[in-house]
Amino acid sequence: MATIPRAGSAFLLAQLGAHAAARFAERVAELDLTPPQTGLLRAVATGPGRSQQELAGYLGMPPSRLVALVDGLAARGLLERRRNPDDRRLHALHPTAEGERMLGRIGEVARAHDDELLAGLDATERETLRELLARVAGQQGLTPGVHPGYRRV
Amino acid sequence: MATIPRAGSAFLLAQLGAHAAARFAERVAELDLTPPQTGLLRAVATGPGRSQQELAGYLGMPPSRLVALVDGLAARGLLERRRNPDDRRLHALHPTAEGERMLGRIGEVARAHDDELLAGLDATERETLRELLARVAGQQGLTPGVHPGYRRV
DNA sequence: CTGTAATCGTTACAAGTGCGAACGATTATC
DNA sequence: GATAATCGTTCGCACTTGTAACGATTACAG
Repeated sequence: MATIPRAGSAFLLAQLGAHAAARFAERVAELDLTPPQTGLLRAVATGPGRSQQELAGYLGMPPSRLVALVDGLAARGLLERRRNPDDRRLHALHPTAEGERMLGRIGEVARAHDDELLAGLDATERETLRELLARVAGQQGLTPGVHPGYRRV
Repeated sequence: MATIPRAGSAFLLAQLGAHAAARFAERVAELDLTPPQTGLLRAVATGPGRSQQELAGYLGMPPSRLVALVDGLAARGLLERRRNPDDRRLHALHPTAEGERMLGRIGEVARAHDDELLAGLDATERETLRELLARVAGQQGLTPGVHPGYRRV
């Protein structure tokens, strides 16, 4: 029988990442949101006024996909399309007051999610893990706050 | 403007996990394999002789999905269905010699993948990260070697 | 022993989803 | 002032996946 190598750190990362994403999806589902929606809302609040194409490129998804996301959030009054008077082709996206309140609740959910996920580590270990992960993410060229999986729900 | 909280460790994990999974998928694509196929091949080699239903439950996917995976690997001679003489309903799955050679190459790919992903850390830091990740995975009840995302390609 | 219920693997079907290409509206270019 | 380019949107297509039925085989009940 061939040797079965023990799982490497990359596999552990992929495994834990999928687990964390699934649990987070469950949590935000109670706010009637999907993870891509939370990512978009957050991106809009981080840099208000950007056009949909800018955001699509930033989030790494096709513009046609973004339309449906914006439709859903706009219909719920969490963000709004403002027609740019200088260039009336563009729709500048802005969060509403309701959207910012929702973002606050998302933040609470994210904190609770973090706590649950890292329940097995003490404060020092959590900080160590966080610092190592941030270093790896930076070295791999990942954009902070942008989840590659936003391309697929 | 509302406060935009910095991304927590859970988000970093999800982000890095998706990145690692995507890069791994690219790498094994050069062996004409998908990640679920490598997971199945590995599971078969780890515990040969198991039935398809056992494996489906173990990997967390519906049996109908496993059929297509087994078909693909069996057609390429990487594993084989052996009819159990005691219970001829069951198909015991076994890796072929070719399958075990392939598993060796997958191991090499996985090692290279690990090295690339952790290029920003030295040996000590890698070991620390690995130990922390393993602790979290264990505490979260994840089955070693089983990727939750196997359910979706 | 016999007929019924349960199990295994497989297949067929249906639903959902995301991407790429065309489209109308608007603007830049020459 | 005419043409090309850009933005947001929509449409159609292809793909994938889970549920439910199906045949084959086995366990069980009477």
